[in-house]
Amino acid sequence: MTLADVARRAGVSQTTASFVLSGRREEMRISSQVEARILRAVQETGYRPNVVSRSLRTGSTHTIGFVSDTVATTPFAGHLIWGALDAARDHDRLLLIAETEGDPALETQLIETMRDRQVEGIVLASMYTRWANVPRALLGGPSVLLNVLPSKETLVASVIPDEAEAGRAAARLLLEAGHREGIYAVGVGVDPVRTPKGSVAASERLLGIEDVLSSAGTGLAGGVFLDDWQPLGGYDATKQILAREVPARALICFNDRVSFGAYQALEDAGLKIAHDVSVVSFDDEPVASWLRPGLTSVALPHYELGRKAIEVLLSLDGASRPGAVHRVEMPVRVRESVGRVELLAGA
Amino acid sequence: MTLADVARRAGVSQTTASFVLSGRREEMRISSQVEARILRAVQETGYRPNVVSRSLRTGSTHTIGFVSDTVATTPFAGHLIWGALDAARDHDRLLLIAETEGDPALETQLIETMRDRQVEGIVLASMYTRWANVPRALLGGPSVLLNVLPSKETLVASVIPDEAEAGRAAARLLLEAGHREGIYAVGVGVDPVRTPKGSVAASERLLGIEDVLSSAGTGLAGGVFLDDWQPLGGYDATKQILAREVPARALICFNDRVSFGAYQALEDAGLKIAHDVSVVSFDDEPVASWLRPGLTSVALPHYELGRKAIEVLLSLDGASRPGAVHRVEMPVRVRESVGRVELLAGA
DNA sequence: TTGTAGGCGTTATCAC
DNA sequence: GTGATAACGCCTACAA
Repeated sequence: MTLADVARRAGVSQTTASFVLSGRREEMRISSQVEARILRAVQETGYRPNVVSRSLRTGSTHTIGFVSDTVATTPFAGHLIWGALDAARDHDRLLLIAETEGDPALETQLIETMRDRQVEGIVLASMYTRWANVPRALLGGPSVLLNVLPSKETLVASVIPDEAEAGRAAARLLLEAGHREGIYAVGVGVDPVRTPKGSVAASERLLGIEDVLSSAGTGLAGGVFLDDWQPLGGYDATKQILAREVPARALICFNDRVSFGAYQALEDAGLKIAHDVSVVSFDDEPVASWLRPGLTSVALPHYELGRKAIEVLLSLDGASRPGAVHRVEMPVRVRESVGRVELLAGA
Repeated sequence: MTLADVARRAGVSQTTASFVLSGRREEMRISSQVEARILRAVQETGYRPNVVSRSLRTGSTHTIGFVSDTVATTPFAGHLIWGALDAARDHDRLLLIAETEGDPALETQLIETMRDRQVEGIVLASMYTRWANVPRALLGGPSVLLNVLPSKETLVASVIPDEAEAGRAAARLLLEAGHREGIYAVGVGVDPVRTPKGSVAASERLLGIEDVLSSAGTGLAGGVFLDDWQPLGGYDATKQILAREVPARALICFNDRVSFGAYQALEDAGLKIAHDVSVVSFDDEPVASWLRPGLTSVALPHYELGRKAIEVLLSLDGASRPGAVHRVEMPVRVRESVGRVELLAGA
């Protein structure tokens, strides 16, 4: 069933049918009788336009490529896709998705495959915020980095969470509750600083934290480096911190999984969270709300990041500066894991 | 940069260039000198084929549509996409993805949009296994239901987890540990049976459980219906169960979040998991391994489900019966939450 | 062994 | 107001 069939059935030329179907009847001054005939033919035949053909002709596929390292491995990273999908739909686009599984050769190949399919642009996404070189293949057309910070100067725009500000927010939360002493970092080392390799979150969060604490005339009492931010590591690290000289009064856990382990260690030690020790965290995975007391966490705005990436991509011709880094705010989710110091046991 | 440009540059006809680039040189007996000239022209110009045009000509887009209700809301449902993506790549296909957000009108519209784009087939996915009517729009071409069980007889194939067998596996786990009495269901009501609306998991798991238990001459001591399988509900339900006449010796929690709440309630009651009360669960989300003791859970094989859907779709012309329901095994992940009865306190 | 030409289904220019 | 006709870039039957 093609447009030609419809035109024939309506007894008009293909051109006329095309104009009517693209809503340019008035403009082309086509009679409403003719329009009606055409619309009826469409109804009767169930005609649907062939978008491939249209794309060939118009040169626009209304499709955006979304290439990520691993969509699924990180649980809520799927929200990145969600946001991108929603924003794409708002602009009447569909997303072509592929995964590189961290393989640079595959990455290049997929980017090229997508360009071959004439996508309007490509979002190259990482599931956790990291530094990376911009693959050459990406330069072949419009593109945006999502959750990736270019290691070198580049013309490609990027969208990342504002990790430094998140660190500041976390530190402020503690200061406002009266914390000054015994604040420990769980996940990154302090003095000397040691962070998981390539992790923007680790270093920028730490920067933000130290910024605020030092402005307030205090600082971290210490920190434990963890290669991998999982519950077991958080558990061990917390145990270790509890054995330090300066008693722990507050823990800044670098993600919610680490916090999960920290909760276990604190409970094992007979310490009451928010009462004996405050905990603030990052990411705001669902588990943060499952814990008791509820874990106060600075959220990764996955959905918003995904949206933003599409929006930046689609307005690349317009306002936004070429190599701009767009930082998306990380909202604080206050729950019950931070206690006021004057109420804390032993204050 | 088109094939015509390449041919011109190599001093051959477009046909010759086309044959060489599609690897049919031998077949067409084209001289290697000519081949070399063409390949060099490709190199020099950086020519890449326009896949839109190729698709128009060949009628095949090598693209599969993946339409889901909500990709991202459920955390590990992203693995569905992952599996689908991998299987698609194995067959040299790309996925065009969209979300309906549960809106039937949008669903129809998206399915049609995908067909307009000449996708080879459509996977209609739900993020949790449920019954649903097959939308009419889906019948317009090849399609597979993923995590959706058609309410009525249909020609559309479906891929779902084998929930009944999972229920049997969970019950067997308890029987093998010597459990007979005080086995409670957390998440569904028993006598009268009451399950969350539309949830295949709830009813089929329960069926499997009761099948195995009754074959062993025993049965569930009771169950608490929960509308929504979240930790808080699991907590309350477990509290309630602990107050029942028949003492709880084993809990079958209908997902890991419910188990999470159950753990909290058991701990509150001073009961030791695996020692005083066994717990088995379903889904195997990451939290199952974070809990202490580790939670034994029957896993939802998201990745495999996604793969299977694509495989069924791509071989739809071949073996598989039209309306077939493909059930994917749910593997048991044994951890430490089930204790042997002879070792249980008070046995 | 290589080249010519037609067509996939649209859109869009230009006559009538 | 409407209708031929030519592209878009590629594939392929057929001719040479």
